Amino acid sequence: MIFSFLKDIVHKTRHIFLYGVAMAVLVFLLKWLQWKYLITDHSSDIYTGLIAILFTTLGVWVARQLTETKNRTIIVEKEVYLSEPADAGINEAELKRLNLTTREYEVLQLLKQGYSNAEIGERLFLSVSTIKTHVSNMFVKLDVKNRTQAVEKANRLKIIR
Amino acid sequence: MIFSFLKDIVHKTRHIFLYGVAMAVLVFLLKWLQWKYLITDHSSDIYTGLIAILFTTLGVWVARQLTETKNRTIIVEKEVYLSEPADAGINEAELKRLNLTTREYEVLQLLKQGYSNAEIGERLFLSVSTIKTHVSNMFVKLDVKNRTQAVEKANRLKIIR
DNA sequence: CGAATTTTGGTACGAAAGTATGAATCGCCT
DNA sequence: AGGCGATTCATACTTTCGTACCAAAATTCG
Repeated sequence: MIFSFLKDIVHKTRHIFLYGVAMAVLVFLLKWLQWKYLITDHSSDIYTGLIAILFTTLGVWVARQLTETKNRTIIVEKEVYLSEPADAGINEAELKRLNLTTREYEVLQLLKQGYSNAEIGERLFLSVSTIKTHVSNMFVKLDVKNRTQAVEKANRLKIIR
Repeated sequence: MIFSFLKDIVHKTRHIFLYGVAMAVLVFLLKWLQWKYLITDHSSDIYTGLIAILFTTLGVWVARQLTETKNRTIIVEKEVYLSEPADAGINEAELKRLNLTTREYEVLQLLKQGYSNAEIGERLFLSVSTIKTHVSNMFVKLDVKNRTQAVEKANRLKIIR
C-alpha cells in the first residue's frame, strides 16, 4: 500500500529525478575539470568550451524529453464505399401490414421472376385457376392492377428479395 | 538567375547561419563576462553557472529547431455512407450492347412503371399497335418472353433507373 | 366442436399481352 | 437517287392475364 504509493510517486517524477542526477554529475565533472586545469591559466578557454559543449548537449537532451509528446494528430476523412448498406433486410413491418397469406407471398416471389401463371402453377403443383385466384387476391391487397406493378411495388416496399 | 541560386542556398542553409550567429554572440558574451569577472576570484562559480545556463538554453533551442518536423500524421479512415452507392450510374456498356432503339428504350422505361400498352401509347402519343411492335422487338433483344421478365432483366443489368 | 380463414379448384368472359406479317413514312448516309 | 434502319400503324390470330362468382376441402383458433 505505502510501497505502491511511493512507487507511483517515483514513477511520475522520474524525469525530475533524472534531471537532478544528470545535473549533479555535470557539477562534479565541472569541479573535477576546474581542479585539473586551474593550474594552467591558458586552459580557461578549453574549460569554457567543454562546459559549453556539455550543457548544449544537456539542453538538447532536455528538449528532446520535453517535446516527445509534441505529436500532431491529423485526421483525414476517407470515403469508404459500403457494398450494400441495408439491402439484405426486408421490410417486415410493411409485409405484415399488407396481410398477405403464405401462398400469396410465394406466388409474389415467383411473379418477380417473370413466370407466367402456368409456370407458377407447375412450380407450386397447383392449377392455373388457383394461381389466378392468389394473384388476383394479392393485387387487391397490394392495390395494383397488374403483375408488373405488383413486382414494382414489392421492390419499392422492400418486401421481397 | 545567379541571385535566385544564391537565394536558394541561403534558404536551405539558414538554420546553419542562425546557429553560427548565435554561437558568435555567445562567444562574445562569454569573453565579456570573462573580462568583467576575471578580477574577482570568487566569481568563477557564477561564471560557470552562467555558461551552463546559456548553453543549456542554446541546446534546448537547437533541439526545438531539429524536432520541429517531428509531427506524426495519423490517418483515420472514417466510414461515410453515401446515399446510393452505384445506383445513379447506369450500365452504359450493357445498354449499348443490347442495341435498343430510342423508342424501345422509352417504352422500356414506362414498362417498368407497370403501365399497360394503352397507357404507354397515350404518354408517347402512339397507337397501341406501335407500342406492341416496340415491346415485341425489345423482348427479342432482351431475350425475354414477357414484360415482367423485361423489367426484371433491365433492373438486374442496371440499364434503367 | 364450430366459426373463420386459408387453400384449392372450377367456369366464364372480357381485357390485355404477345406474335406474325405487311406496309407506309421519315431521316440519314453514301 | 437509292439503300437502310427506325418509326409508325394496321390486321389477324393466339395466348395470357385478370376479374367475377362459386364452392369444396383443409387449416387455424377460440
